[in-house]
Amino acid sequence: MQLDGTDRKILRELQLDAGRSLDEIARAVGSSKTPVWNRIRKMREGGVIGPQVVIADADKLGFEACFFVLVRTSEHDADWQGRFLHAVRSRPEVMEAHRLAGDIDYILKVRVQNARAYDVFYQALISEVKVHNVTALLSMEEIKNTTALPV
Amino acid sequence: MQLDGTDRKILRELQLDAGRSLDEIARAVGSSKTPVWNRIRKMREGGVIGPQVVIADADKLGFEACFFVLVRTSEHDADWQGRFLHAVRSRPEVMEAHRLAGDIDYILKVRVQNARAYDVFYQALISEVKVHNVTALLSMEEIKNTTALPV
DNA sequence: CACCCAGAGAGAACAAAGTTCTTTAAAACC
DNA sequence: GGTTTTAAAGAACTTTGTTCTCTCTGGGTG
Repeated sequence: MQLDGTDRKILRELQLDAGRSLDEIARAVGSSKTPVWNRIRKMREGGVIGPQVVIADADKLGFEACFFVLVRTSEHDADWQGRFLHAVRSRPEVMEAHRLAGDIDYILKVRVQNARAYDVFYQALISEVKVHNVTALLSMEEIKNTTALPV
Repeated sequence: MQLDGTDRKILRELQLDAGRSLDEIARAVGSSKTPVWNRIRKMREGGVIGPQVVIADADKLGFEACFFVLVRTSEHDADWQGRFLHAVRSRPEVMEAHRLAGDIDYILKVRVQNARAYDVFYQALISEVKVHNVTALLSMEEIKNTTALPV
């Protein structure tokens, strides 16, 4: 699906704050309700616009520790990979997981209450799937965190 | 601010899909409009609930490359740090940035159209701030990516 | 032990959205 | 140059968000 300048403007607004009324967004992009609504509907149907969510405050909820976990494995068969995927997807403290190119096989972003909670997660993970080498990078400060793509 | 079980249920629902009506959410958590609305308002005021946004589809928008960038620096003075922060915050392709404990100083998550666009970003970054060592981890597959905290 | 008061939930009433429809204008294509 | 298609604007309609009032429950007090 092809987007024009107005679509991009709308998308930018919705990525920043989707809580406003159609009228406000229409004014922000220099249009009126109906065309904006139709464009949003089309972007929804086209899958360009995904879910609409609220962002909760991690600190206020007591998730004060954030780790980036670099995982190396010696086993690259489909069975192992399947079990690793399942483990990662079923654990709610794993916010993000990527399979990588290069000597590090996976990176995880894990949000937990504290270092102890990370260790509980780590022990559970390595007992569920065998990994060759794990390095945890502890975040001291979240400098930036956005869900908005630069459209 | 203290949350009870109902607050957590509401928060879970809103983290999954904030696009539904109050009636639907009230039904999902086993309550009615008014109390749900009051609880949401309180969580907003308390900062537990942050912005409400739409999640755009990176692939559909042509952001097909995702890098995790590990940065080491030899300069740790306030001036350098300030310039690095500014560089990172002002670049829209940087989705996430953390200051780390340990021998790696920073990790960035960068979303770009392709490898060439990453190189443009990389060149611009190292010309703006001096860094000692940079390692880029290329994501082959996004296994998981959620904004929902396990409340 | 009865009474009163504070807090929270349910449902009705009201205001403000979202959604659809119709008309109009503009642009693209014969 | 006329015709068809596309999109925008504004009005009409429907759904939802927001407020209000009433009721119930639980806790403290005379």
